[in-house]
Formats: sequence, C-alpha cells, structure tokens
Amino acid sequence: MIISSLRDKIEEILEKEHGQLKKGVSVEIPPPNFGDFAINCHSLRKILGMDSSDSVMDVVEHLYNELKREEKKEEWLFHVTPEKHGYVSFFVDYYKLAFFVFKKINEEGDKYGLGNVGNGKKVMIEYPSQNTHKEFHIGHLRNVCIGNCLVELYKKSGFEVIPVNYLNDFGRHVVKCLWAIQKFHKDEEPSDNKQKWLGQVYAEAEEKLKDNEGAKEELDELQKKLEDHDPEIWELFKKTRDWSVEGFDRILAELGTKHEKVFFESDIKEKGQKIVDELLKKDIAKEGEGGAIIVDLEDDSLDIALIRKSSGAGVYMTSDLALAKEKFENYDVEESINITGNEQDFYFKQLFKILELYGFKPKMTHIGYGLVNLPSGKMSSRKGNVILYEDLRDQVMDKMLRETKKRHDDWDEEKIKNNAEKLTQAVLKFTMQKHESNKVVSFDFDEAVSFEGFSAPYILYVVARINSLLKKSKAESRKPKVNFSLLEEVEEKRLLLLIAEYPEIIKKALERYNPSTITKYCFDLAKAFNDYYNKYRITDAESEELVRMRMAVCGSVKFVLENALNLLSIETVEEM
RNA sequence: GGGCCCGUAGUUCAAUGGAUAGAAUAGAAGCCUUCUAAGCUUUAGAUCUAGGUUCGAUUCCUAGCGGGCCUACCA
Repeated sequence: MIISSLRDKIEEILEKEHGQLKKGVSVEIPPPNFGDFAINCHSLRKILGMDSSDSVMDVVEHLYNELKREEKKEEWLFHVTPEKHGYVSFFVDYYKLAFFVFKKINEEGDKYGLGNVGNGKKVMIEYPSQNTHKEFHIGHLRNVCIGNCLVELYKKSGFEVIPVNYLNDFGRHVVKCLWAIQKFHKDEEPSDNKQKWLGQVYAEAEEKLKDNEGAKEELDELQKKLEDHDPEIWELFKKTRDWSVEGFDRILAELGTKHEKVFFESDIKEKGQKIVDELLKKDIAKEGEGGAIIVDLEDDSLDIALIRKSSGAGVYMTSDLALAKEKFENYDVEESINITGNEQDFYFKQLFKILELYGFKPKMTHIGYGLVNLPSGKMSSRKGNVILYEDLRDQVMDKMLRETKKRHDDWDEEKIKNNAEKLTQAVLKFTMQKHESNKVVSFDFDEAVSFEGFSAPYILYVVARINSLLKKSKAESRKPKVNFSLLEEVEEKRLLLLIAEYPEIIKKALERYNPSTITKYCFDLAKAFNDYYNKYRITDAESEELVRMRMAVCGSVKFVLENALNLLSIETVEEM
C-alpha cells in the first residue's frame, strides 16, 4: 500500500510536471536507521535526463510538497533528509500512520490487503491432476498447496474461481498397473489403504518391466483392450480406479481442497481422438515414423509433438486437446490455469501451439512449479526413494502429539489430538510453500518435522501468545479509542510498517504465482512481534492507556497473521 | 545435438539494477521467582569463473565450468 502508492503518486506528479510518462523511480525501504522510505536519486536523475552532478533537491522538495498536499486526507507523512549515498530518506509520522492503518483495517475488515483486480472475471484453476493407480507423494502435496493458495488469492482478489481436477485414469501407467495386478496379484484384495496399495503395485510393475523387452506387446494389447472397453479388463479398471479416487478424495479433503468438478481422462479420450482426426483433415497433423500421428512444430522451435501412437492408442496430448475445449465450452470461463511440475513446461508450449493452429485460442496459462527432490536425488518410485504424503503426515503427527503432550499434561486426549492435527497440517503446508514456487527444492525430512525457526509453529506460537494476552487483558483489539501518540518504540513502528505493507505482499504473491512471498511475510511479522514481546510489557504496561494502545497493535498483528495464513489454507490454534 | 531452469554462509533458502548481501539451521556463549522458552540475546560464517553494459551488477548480456529437467510412441 505505502510503497506502491508512494511510487505511483511520485510518477504521477512527475508526469504532470514533465508532460510525458516518467516510470522507473526507485522507491525503497532502506536498511535500519536510514529512514522509513527512500527515493533513489540516480533513478530520478536518469528519468529526468539530469547529469550525475546535478542536484535533485529542488525536485525532491517539490515532490515532498505535492505529496504532503495530496496525502492530507490520509494523514500520514514524513519529513525528508538531504541526499546521502544517492538517496533522500523520508521519515514517517507514526502517530498518523497508525491512525491511518487502523482506520483502514476497521473499514475493510477481512478484505484488508485484498484488491479487486479480478473484477468478477471467471477463471478455472486445474490442480493437482495426478494419476490414478499411482502413489500420492510430497510432490503432489506441493502442487496442492500452491493450488490451494492460488485459488484463495484469486477468490479474494475478486475473481470467480472454479477449482477443478483432471484425473489421468487412462494412460500407460494404468495399463502397467493392471498388467502387474493380473500377472502377480490376481484375486488379491488389499485390506486398508487401497490407493496406497495400487501405488505400490505400479512401482512393482515399473521394476518388473525394466528389463522385460517382450512385455511391450502385452502392454500394447492391454491398452487397446482398455480403450475398447473390453469387459475382460474393464471390470478391474473400474474397481481399481475407484480405489484410487476414494483415496485421493480423502487426502484432498484433509488438505482443504474443494474441487467443483473432476474430469476423467477416460471420458475425454475419445473426443481427443476426434480432434486428432480433424487435425489430420486440416493438414495440421500428419503421419510420421511408423504410422504415428504427429504435428510438426519445428517452425516454432517446438520440435515434433506426438498426438496418437502408431498403435492407434492415444497419448496425454490426445486427451488434453479435448480437455481444453471442454473447459471453455462448458464452463464459460475467461481463463484456464493449469498447475503442474515445470518439467512439463515444454509439453504445454506444444499443447497451446497445436490448439492455436487448430484455431482455438482462448487464454490458457500454465504454471510450472519446481520439483521436490530428496537429498538423495530425484524421487522415483523405481528406485524406491519416494516420500508418500500419508507417511510424512503420520510422522509429523506423531511428533506433534508428543510435543503437545509434553507441554500440556493437563489437556485431555481429544484436545491434544485436535491441536496436533491442526499443527500437522500447518507444518506440512508451510513447509511446502517456503520456497519460491518455480524453483526446484530439496526436501529435508528433519527440517520438515522441526518446529523451530522459519516454520509454521513459530508463527502459530505468536498467534497463541497474542490470544493469551487478549484473554488476560480482556481488552478488545482494534477498539477505536486508542491513543496512538503513545506509539514510540522502534519495535512498535516496525510492526506497524509491516502491517501497512501487507497489501503489497498479497499483490506480489498473486503477480508471481508465488505463495512463498506470503510465508516469508508471516515469518517476518511473527519475528518482529517476538522481538517486541520479549522487550516490553504489554498487559501490565505503565498506564491503562498504554496497555490499550499496545493491545491494539497486538490485535492487528494477530488479525493480519490469521488472514495471511488463511491464504495458505493454514488454520491457527487457540493455545499451544 | 537443441530448448528451459538453476549455481549466494557447512546446509536449506531470501534480496523490482541501488546504502552495510538478509534469514533459518548446524557451531560457540548466554537468558525462565516477570504477559506461553515451540521464545529471546550475543558470536562466527557466502555471491562458480572470465569478460561486457552501467554512476552502480547477486540481479542484465556473452563465453566457460558445474547441476537439474524436457526433447515422437513415459507421464
């Protein structure tokens, strides 16, 4: 809010003065003790075409006066220092800033910090698009966390969001799994977690197929049968697919994901095959080596895309062509967003290009996030180094139960379990969103189950502390009659500036499809609070008035933290 | 071979081209008769190499080195 509006206003003033667009003024938050905001003088000189020896103080003086005049209605502003190290610094009037920020929070309530860039626009967000008959590992978890966060960000920025999933229940992986069941597990019925069992059988199939050249024909034949709905295999397919779907539903519900629609590849594949026929007719696609159907995208440096195998069977691309049409034709959305691992970046470029050639070009966005690797390397079911979501969750839960019990031996089982469950979800979700979403991350198990430092418990602990303060003081947070002139400690000012910065953070997270902006912000705010808490008394400060003012600051920290965590689909706990 | 991504403390990560490169963790030393120690304080520690653009480069460009991913019958 503050930085961006400051920059916008400065550019607006410059534009008015100098007649043309003057973009690129650098407005920054300086290091400690260098003021609250600073304008970079070099950037100012550059856009005004001034020499590096020219003084900018006249311009700054003018900007300052204009800003002050403009800001009168918002009533927070500053004094200004001479140029030093290439910067002029501004100091904020905290009394007025506090008044301004609290007023804003009171007026906007839960909408504080959220814009309306969506303006009612309808978007579809597809994630995590996992495969049936395979395991659900922590890579899928990252996808779900990023997806959940984007859905929230879009919703709260004024978009109408339709979250959907697309289950790939008809590809080669299914064939491999069914093949292994028929061959090695005929008539076996897993007892409890059937979804997990299927994942294990799939991994076994990969293992067995590794040095079994002859099996390719068996698989081809099985795939053909499957695509022809041959009763011999169809029964088994339906049954096992349901096992997978039920298992996934349980996991997604646990993670707080609510899909409005689930597409199945098996329902869509035939439509995709029809599009392939059309592409052939239009001469966009052609027959390639061995009779497979391809689209030559060499002219666009996108190599060659395979859209139908020589056996006549479809590939992923076959169905994805139809899925894209389905989305826009049946749901009337303006944009379709797809979240997958970024190893599919190239695949999606090909897909969008083919659709464009086909004459279908609504707005489609692919967001690729970095894979989750283990210290030992890439997760691979063949090598047996995969961390399943459910296994990780159970271990974190174990630890959270132990830690909670240790600290609260007076709580009953129910309460302990409840708290540990919330903490577990918080830990998992926070961990998966700590890093910039487009970067490959290396997953460290010990770090993931830890509860120190840059982690969910650190943040939730702050909220619990504030809850305790609120209980103790019985003072209402954000109560109007607060004397902000008592606000004088640097730690209080830091908290205030961070709270004022929140809208800016949300904006950035949305622009960059990057939840880590929010996790990092939560940590910064929580840390700033702990600094403050350890240094000053709050419920028994010197005066009644001071208690009220400090409680108001605490209340708004809790308010902003809870809202930010909400965007990460993390729930807080009352005590911990 | 071609394309995309990445290279920052021992480790895992930050830093719209700007002031003193921030955190976390592991290491060393401290703080609970005081609002929740899942906390706080102090300390030590880093930009792959060589050029270029710039008043200024971790950031942009070129080359090299190192790693990951994709590249027509895997997804």
